[in-house]
Amino acid sequence: MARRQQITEIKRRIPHQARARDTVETIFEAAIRILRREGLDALNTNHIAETAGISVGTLYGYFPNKQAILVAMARRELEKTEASIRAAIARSASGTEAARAAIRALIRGFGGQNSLRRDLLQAMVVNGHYAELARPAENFARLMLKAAPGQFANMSVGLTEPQAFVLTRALVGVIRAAVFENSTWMGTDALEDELVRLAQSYVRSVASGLNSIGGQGGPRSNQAPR
Amino acid sequence: MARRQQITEIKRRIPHQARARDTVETIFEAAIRILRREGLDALNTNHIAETAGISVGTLYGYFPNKQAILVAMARRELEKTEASIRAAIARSASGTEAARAAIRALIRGFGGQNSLRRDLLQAMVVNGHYAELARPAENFARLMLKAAPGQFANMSVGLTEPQAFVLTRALVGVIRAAVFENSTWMGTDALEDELVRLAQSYVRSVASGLNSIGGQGGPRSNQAPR
Amino acid sequence: MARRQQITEIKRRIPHQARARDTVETIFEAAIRILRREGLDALNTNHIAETAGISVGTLYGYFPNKQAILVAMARRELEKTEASIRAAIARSASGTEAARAAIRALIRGFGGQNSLRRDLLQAMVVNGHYAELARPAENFARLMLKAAPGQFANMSVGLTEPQAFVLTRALVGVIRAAVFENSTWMGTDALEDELVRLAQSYVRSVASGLNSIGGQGGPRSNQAPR
Amino acid sequence: MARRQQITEIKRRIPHQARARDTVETIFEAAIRILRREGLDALNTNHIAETAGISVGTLYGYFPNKQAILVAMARRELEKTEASIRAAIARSASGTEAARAAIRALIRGFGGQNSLRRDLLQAMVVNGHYAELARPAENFARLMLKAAPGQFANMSVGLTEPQAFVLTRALVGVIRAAVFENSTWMGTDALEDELVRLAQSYVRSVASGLNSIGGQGGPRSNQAPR
DNA sequence: AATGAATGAGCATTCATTCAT
DNA sequence: AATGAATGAATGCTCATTCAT
Repeated sequence: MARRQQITEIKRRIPHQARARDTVETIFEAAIRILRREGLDALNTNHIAETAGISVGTLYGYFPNKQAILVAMARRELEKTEASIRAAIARSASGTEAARAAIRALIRGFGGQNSLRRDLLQAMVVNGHYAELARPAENFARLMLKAAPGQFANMSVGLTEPQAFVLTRALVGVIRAAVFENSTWMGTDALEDELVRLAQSYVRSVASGLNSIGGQGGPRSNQAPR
Repeated sequence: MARRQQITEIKRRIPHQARARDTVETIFEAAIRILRREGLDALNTNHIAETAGISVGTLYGYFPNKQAILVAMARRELEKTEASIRAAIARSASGTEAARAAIRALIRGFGGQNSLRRDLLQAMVVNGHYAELARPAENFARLMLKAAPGQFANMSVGLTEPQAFVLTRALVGVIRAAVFENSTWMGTDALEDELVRLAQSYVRSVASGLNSIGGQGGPRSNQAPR
Repeated sequence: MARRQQITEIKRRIPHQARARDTVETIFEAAIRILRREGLDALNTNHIAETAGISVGTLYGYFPNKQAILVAMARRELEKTEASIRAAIARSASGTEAARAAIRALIRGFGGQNSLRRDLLQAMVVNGHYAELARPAENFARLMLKAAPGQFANMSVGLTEPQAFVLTRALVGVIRAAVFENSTWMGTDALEDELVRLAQSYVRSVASGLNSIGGQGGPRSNQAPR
Repeated sequence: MARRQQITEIKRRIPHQARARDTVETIFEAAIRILRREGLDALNTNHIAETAGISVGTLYGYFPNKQAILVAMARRELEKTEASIRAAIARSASGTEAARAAIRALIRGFGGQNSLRRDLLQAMVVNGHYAELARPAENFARLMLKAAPGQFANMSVGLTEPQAFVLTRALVGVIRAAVFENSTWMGTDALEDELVRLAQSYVRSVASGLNSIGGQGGPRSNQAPR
């Protein structure tokens, strides 16, 4: 029975050898195939093993439990997205161009439209790895601000922690929503444009020091960070 | 694993309203109690019925299946949030004040810190009702822009559809992230400030017609909305 | 829960009045409709009541339990079959003609091809009323032999008990098989012909007193009737 | 009520034959024991597994569902009956002797008196395998006519298809009736005699070409075989 | 490393029946 | 006579995981 919040970290049989990597790859492919053809409900370890042409026992030699497979797959996708963002930024001449390129990579990484990406994201959430989902965007923020100071929005300073949090989660949140809602805007220029606007206007606002906008607007709540 | 995408809509037994509301309420209370004390994994229909002091059969008289209970609860929370946003805005003198108040209500509505809110949100997502999660924020956007033109960011025009999508999902996305990541910033002034900044800077950007910021920055992709 | 071999006999609320007969009829119609449109698995008391436009409570005013409904329906069909056999025989001039007419009525009564008849027969069997299924055929045998002595196969004597048993069950057995196996021969002249042959050759054999055919053929078993 | 028409065919786990046959046998024995001691209503998969000393999971490794167990058991019985008929015929000197021997085997195969046989037969019917019930009798007919031409009723030709259908279903029908009605005649010489008579008189009638008996008897219906 | 048979706790859901109104 | 909300026992089946081979 699926106990939530499983330990999905313990790697068994570290895949040093070529053979082992093959096996892991085979498992991933089997899982993807099932996910695509039959959906998340049909995904069970016996089915994966069978489809992969190995035995369940072998499967458990590489992953401690079912969730770990999903999480590993999701992470692999996330890494790919990160890499493509890094590449996109490196390829860009100006900061603005980089921002657009990175956002495009982010969108593409989060899944076009297929339900596979959604299932993988879901797996991360269900297993308590929500925070990792923002990592590609964090990378983006870091790169934008540190690797290219002065270029992007003429900033010489970085964002504070909560600001980085807000910016990255906003971007990822919009894209996630587009994926999960199967939004019409997914993959359009308009979405891309608006995400660039969101990022740039926010960063500009931070840079211009307008943090007192809402100053007199109303009483602020008083809770301190826990 | 929860059977995905169940029909969670069909209400059974729509009896003499008074008694029915009581029973539904009792069921909700029982579910909340279990969720809080024992967690999502302990939530099964028999347990709910037992805790509620009714029989499973009765429970199934009011809900077609287990998921429907969670979805109904989530929706109730969402409605509460919407109402409190509406109230907050109505109570505010200036547009800026209203923005801050609404965002605060949004944050509070999405759950402070307890895992109950997370489970409820999760239920919506798992059951394919992701889009509804943005409804409170949409309400917020609509109210901000239509009910108070000229006040908020000196705007006299509304947002385009994709702009509204981006703004609302950005706000909800950040808050969701804070909830799911159990973020330190959840409930702080800083988060509130930055969300206000995010909303205002974005709206200002739209209002000032700077939609060509990234225009020459890089080649735009060419997909049209599906 | 369906306890097998239920008491399907206790009639509640004896339908004296026109109103009551209407209600029973409505119940039957509802059950038939469900059986035809949705199959045996969809047939439950709540569904019947709903379809009939009455409440379950009312339904239980007329039948002691679910099975009783099916049994009552089956019996009604059986009675119809008996009546049509009686009519067919009465209508016939010669014994041979009567035999054929009766067999045809028997076939028609047992259900052409539709699954409704099968479900009804099944209900009788499951509820332990198997013996009643032969009643129309018994009637046929009785009528053939007693009402028309000398005519049918020139017989002046009747069949012994076991002979009647064999003849009637043979006829019903063949027809039942044709219904349940969804046989191609169901409803054909060929089947009719062969059933007539079966009945007549058997009766002739009895009449000619050839009961020692297999006499020396092999050792007979020695069990006495229990 | 048993889910009708389940897929009772898919065999799971087809393991090293030796062990598997043991397990299957154990399951059968457990089921038989329950059927005998507690009746059909007490027969549930958990109970079978428990009685068999295995886990439910194991049971489901060998059978796709509950019904499949009953069906498999019924088939085994049917096969036994077929075999014993074949043996009985082979053992016989004359055709007449063979007929009697085969009929006796048929009777014995269909169950003497115990309710176990009835439950098994019932399972076949409920699961839509009614046609198989006639197989032993078909075998009988085939053997009688082909293996011993000239001997049995001096026939050199076989029966037509509908004739074989009628003969076999008549025999099985009578026996089935005796079983289900718990008839006094079950297992008696009288029943045996009459069944032999039924078979022989029918075959003789066919052989003598009297297919026009009912010719002028009445109008024949006109439906062609579907 | 691999196998795969065995495990068994766990749970959603149904539906015949009752009985207070 | 009719209602219909409430009951709750009962059960088939899944599937992650183990471990002897």
